[in-house]
Amino acid sequence: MSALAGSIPRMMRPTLAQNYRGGFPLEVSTPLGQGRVNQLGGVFINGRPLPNHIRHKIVEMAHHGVRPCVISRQLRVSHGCVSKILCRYQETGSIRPGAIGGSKPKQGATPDIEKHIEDYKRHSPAMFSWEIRDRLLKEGICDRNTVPSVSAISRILRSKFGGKCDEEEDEEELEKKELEESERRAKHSIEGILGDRCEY
DNA sequence: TCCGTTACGGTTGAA
DNA sequence: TGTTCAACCGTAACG
Repeated sequence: MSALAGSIPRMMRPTLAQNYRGGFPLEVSTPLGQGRVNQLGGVFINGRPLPNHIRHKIVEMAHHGVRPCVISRQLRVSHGCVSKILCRYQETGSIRPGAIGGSKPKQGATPDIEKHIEDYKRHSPAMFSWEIRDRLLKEGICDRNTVPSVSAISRILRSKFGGKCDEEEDEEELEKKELEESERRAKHSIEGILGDRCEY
């Protein structure tokens, strides 16, 4: 296998899934059914960040002068990952993973356009998003490429005019919800799975 | 043996 | 409501 890997360009190599001995690493039964075991015997969820306590441990050990290869072996995290986390920590001073998901804010709703949308809505509160969009085009404020989508316009309107009052929730309430959600997720996440495994 | 880098499959969430 | 797509994840392997 290693001979194969060494003899062909990386791009020509079999996919990772095929590359792993016997397919993807051992699967571990978890509430989500997503846990996998890496070559070091560590459990991870493909595509998801390592739990915070592991990340913290990595940084802490590095602080104490422990070498990355030792950290990797002790925590059963690939050395590439250890290296990545330490690099990020050096650059940003944070052990937290980056924001996963989402897409780039679409170009178009510049502050100027937003101001026009606001104006239209203020003058004609009954105006629909698609009407606003039409008007932006008609008045030459935007062209076909730069005009915001109908949903973008309604989002802008929601943020500017607050939408329905009964839908408004105060921040405390939102925070509480967020906390509950994260707790709920933690129970089903790798963190929960590893919680008692990683006594290190 | 160590470690930086990279291709890869996977997850996530805003648009 | 469902789909798309870009950003991120950790892994294994290369050099």
